Amino acid sequence: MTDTTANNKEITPKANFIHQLVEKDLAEGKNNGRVLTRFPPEPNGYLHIGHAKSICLNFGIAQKFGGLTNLRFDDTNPEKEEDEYVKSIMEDVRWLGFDWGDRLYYASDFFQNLYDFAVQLIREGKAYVDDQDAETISEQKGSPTRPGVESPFRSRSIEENLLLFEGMKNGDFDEGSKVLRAKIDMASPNMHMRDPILYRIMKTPHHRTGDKWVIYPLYDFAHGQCDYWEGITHSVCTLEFEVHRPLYDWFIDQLKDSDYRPRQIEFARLNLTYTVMSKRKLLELVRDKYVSGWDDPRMPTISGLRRRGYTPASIRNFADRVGVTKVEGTSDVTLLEHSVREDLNKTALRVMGVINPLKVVITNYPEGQTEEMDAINNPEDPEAGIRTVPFTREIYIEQDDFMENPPNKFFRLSPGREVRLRYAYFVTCTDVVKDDQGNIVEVHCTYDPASRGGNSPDGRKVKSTIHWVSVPHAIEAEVRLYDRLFTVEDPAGDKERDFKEYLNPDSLVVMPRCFVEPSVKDASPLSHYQFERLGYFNVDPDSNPEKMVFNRTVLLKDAWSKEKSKGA
RNA sequence: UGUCCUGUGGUGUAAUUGGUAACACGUCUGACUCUGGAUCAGAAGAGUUCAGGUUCGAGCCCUGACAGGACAACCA
Repeated sequence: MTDTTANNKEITPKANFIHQLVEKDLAEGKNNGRVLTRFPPEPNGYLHIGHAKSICLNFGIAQKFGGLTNLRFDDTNPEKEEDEYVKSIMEDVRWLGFDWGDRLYYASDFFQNLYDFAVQLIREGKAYVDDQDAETISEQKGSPTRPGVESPFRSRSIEENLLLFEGMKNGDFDEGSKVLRAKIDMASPNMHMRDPILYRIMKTPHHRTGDKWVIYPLYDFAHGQCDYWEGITHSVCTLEFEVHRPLYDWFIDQLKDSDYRPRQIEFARLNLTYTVMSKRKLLELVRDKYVSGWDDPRMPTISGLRRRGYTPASIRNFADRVGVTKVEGTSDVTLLEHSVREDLNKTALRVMGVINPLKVVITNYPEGQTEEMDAINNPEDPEAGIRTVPFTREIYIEQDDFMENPPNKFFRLSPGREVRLRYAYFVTCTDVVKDDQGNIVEVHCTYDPASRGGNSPDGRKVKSTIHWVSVPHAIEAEVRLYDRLFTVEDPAGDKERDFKEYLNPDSLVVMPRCFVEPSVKDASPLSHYQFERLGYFNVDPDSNPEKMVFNRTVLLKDAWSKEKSKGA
């Protein structure tokens, strides 16, 4: 994996309420000063920016308090989980800059332990096999405001339960015909305590255990115990699991043989404007081809952001900036965008590229002559050095940088106006060439030979500097202009309408004929550039020597476009 | 008519645990500039959901409202 980001310096995460709780535990001498967190994804999809927040949080806590972090795959549902996802998740966590060392776990590593624990619960009269179907069980569960009723199978004998559960394990029963349930309290105000299902029969091969098991534990029966067996001290998860905590505590109460127990702490998941974050919706976008894949640069997935040109540091900084609380809110994408700009501004090489080419002929410049102009690679980083850019009589400039009838505050090229060609010469527009339809096809200028390098010895000023690419030296490239995937801040917020109705039709605009200066010729995939005055771009993996492809990561802040929209 | 959680500038967070609301993003000025970028300087913007109470003093504590969210998969 290639990443050219130099800015990988450690950031000290901003203290948040979880840090404070950990600090307090440490001060009280809990867990003998040990801190072990974990990142527990289900391998049923690609990781997104919300997971990045969790990853940074969990690894960040461990780093801050001298602890470690486990990577654990919660793979208790073989119908949804795939190895492809396991691979992508590991790749993404590493790319973000975190390392779980040899602490790689799977919930499926604990299938036997879980089974044994279930048998223990049966022996203690705390679990039973229920023969009812899903619908019946669901009805009997009641509702948040109505207590449930007990299953007629609730009082089976321990012996019978043991026998039946073993039968379930041995594949003697059909899928859906039996489940194992905990015997807790059908009248509990907490729905999760109403005899939750522990095991279901599923004759689906598992990505790791194959067909060894035909019964699988449910997440609720697996997660807390895995934490326990791994020795997790602080089990950080999102808010929706808050109501599950009493159940997890109940399981650990049945299991523990010391004072140790993992402490679960919940925080608010990340929401971002102009995108969706649920795996189900992201999967839908991928499956129904609204995007090119999980790593489509418009996706909020980590792989999508990577392909878009985001850097690990920018995502880590973003995660730190949004903070960690229990308040459910929505963060502004502009904060994410600010984080990449901030990082790329310091690290990306500057280069000139023209996206909407307009040909300019410098009529008093010698035909056939080429000059090599010195250009600074990164004004923010002197170490990046300089390069030369070829200059000739015919160049491309940006269509937006020329207006025949400019409004008041337009500083760029227009008839009679002089501007600077960056690192080259002052030029003055003398003529506009149009086709039969009246479209501008070419602009003629004259240059001031004394202004070589970009300054005139007489000290006269120009209002603007524009970028350019020499026609004979230009590398033709495809540039993919990405914008927000959705047109509204909260596409999933409207219950009446499908979120896909808010898809932004202009989220991808492909510019097939752009021109870039020759220095980028051998750029490797994913390397970052700033196209001066336009934005940050990176080389797409689709790029090849015959046809380079760039993705626009994010625009530069643009005072002119703001000025324009004011007038509108 | 339940249980649990949460309410601080536009957004995201902070407030040394009771001491007179801070930071970042965004917005708006201005300076500087061979990127209308970056940088620098400055400004506006909340009196902390509301109402009571305790206190010399409350965003922090208490009471009660109100608002938002989570919970009724053999999903995680």
